[in-house]
Amino acid sequence: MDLPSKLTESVQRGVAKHYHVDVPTVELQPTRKDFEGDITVVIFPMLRYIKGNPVEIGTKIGEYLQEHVAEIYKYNVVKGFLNLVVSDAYYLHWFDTIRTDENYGLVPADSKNVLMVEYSSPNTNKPLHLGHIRNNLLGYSVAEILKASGHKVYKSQIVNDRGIHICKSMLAWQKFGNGETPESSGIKSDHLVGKYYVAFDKAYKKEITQLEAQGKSRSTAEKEAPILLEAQEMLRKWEAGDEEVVRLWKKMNGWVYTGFNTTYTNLGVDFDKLYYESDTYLLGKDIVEDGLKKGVFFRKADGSVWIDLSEEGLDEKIVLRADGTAVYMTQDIGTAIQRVADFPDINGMVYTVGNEQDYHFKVLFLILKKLGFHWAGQLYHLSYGMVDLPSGKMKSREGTVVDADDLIESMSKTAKEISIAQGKLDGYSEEEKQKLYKMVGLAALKYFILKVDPKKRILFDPEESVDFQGNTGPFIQYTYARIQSILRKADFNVSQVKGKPGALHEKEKELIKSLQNFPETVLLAAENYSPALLANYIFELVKEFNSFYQQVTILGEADIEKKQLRVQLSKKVGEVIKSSFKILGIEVPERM
RNA sequence: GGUCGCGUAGCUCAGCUGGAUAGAGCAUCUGCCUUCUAAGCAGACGGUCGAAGGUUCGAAUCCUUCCGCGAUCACCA
Repeated sequence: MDLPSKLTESVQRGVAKHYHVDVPTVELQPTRKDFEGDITVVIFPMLRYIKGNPVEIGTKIGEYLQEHVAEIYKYNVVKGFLNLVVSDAYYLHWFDTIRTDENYGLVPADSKNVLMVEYSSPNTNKPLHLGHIRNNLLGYSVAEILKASGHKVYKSQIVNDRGIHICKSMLAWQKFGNGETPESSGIKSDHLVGKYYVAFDKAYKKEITQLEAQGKSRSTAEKEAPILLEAQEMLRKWEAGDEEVVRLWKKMNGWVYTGFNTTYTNLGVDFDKLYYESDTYLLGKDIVEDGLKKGVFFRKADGSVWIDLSEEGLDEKIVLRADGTAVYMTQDIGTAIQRVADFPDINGMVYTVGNEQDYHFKVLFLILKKLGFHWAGQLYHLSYGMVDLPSGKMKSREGTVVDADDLIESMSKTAKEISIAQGKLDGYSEEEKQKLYKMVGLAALKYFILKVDPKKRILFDPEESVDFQGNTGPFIQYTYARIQSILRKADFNVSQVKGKPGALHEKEKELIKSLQNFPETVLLAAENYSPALLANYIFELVKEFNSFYQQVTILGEADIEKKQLRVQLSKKVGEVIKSSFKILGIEVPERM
């Protein structure tokens, strides 16, 4: 039995003995740093069952625990708080049990617990920007967190490869491109397509201005601009399967995919299954028919099909147009079903999509539930806040974006500058150095984004570079590298020994306590779909380690048992850093 | 206007199912490299937890109202 359960039982027994009443629950919490003790029993809630002075009650229980629980050898009572000092032997024993467990804190995958995590899902008319980076990092790490907490996970994305937006880039390329290709221009292929998306917008705006000068109203001008009409015509041709349009579409999408793949590789994200909207945009219509029969949907006089969600406090929502064509919702219903058809073992899905679609997913999940799918109970919209710039929202078509590739590049550059100034890489080849700069730069970027609660929006100021000190990715990597340095120098086989010194150093005890929190943090992060919880945990652990490192000699310790324990503690901290960072999608270096 | 989210130190953020004097990092200022990597450590400075009520022995945390910011309320995706 673990110590908290044991304490709970013992407290209940102690109370029963002294006061002849049963307390249903016992509140335990870690003792605050400014008080002596490791675990605290909060007495206040017991006052409902026991009449009396909390200090007296605490003292009675404290005495009882000291006498009956071997692990407790001291206590003190402050107001209604009973602080218990736990013996070193307990902590040492506990550490010994997890010491060689390479999968400490990670739950083995359960084949009955299968989720699909969708993330990324970009449009194919422009390169990825900082907002996409947040989506990718969140989706990837939540998928990894779910794996670490015992789920089997499929990562997927649905590529938005059709629609008016891609036609805009295509049309502009056709009109203004003069046959420009990634090869001829030397521009990264997805950026080239993005260039024409911007070009379209520019031409469109110009036409609007001209029409307005001719006396048309703004909204009319926006609807009647010739270039927009042309783009709409192109979309119609695409849907009709026009050969020339389809060929152009394939060519330009191909460019985008090539570019995206480079960015994905740089970011270190991957997918098990890709869906393309050009394949899925007609899905879902048959389900609507089905839903009509079941009475989930109803048909209006004009023939369009709706669902009434007013009982749920929402509006009526259209699921099929009067002309029988699909809307976004139809498609999402169909795609969800398609996924389960493709992967029959999944029993839930996570959608990583920005919070501007909160309403859409609320409705989608309700519909799927009403349609009665068994997997509809485990649907989660991993909603996250936008990444804004000091100047406001990022807009690709206006060119006011922080480009993903540029940002990754500039992070590596900063890492390089700092690393050269530090000058600790003697003996590293140029290739190893480049790899390290990228690793550190990416860590700074990824941690910067992941440490923030997904719900909150992020304000990113390109002028103020991302930090490399303090609560940052590089700081944690640095600690890892330090630990590896110690392990390289340890002149004995760490995995073979176990330390049993008489008294634990305060810092050693604190480290062990921090290590104990790892498994529950992984589970908590999974429950909350929040990489931020894990990021903040690892920061706490690393701070604790650095304090230990600075105050306690490790390799210089004369007492061999103490030295061995300290090396092992360091090793375990290193392993937990590595596991956590792997889950967050961040690599760790041997040196830096 | 309805709905949802957010509001904690100058800045960026933690604070789990209510618990002790609200915590970190950055910035500013002090110390610490002849000893395991100073991208570090130790310390100082900095707060009416948006406001007001309420519930409670106890509220940053729960409830209500209000204020501010954002999103959404498309036969766009």
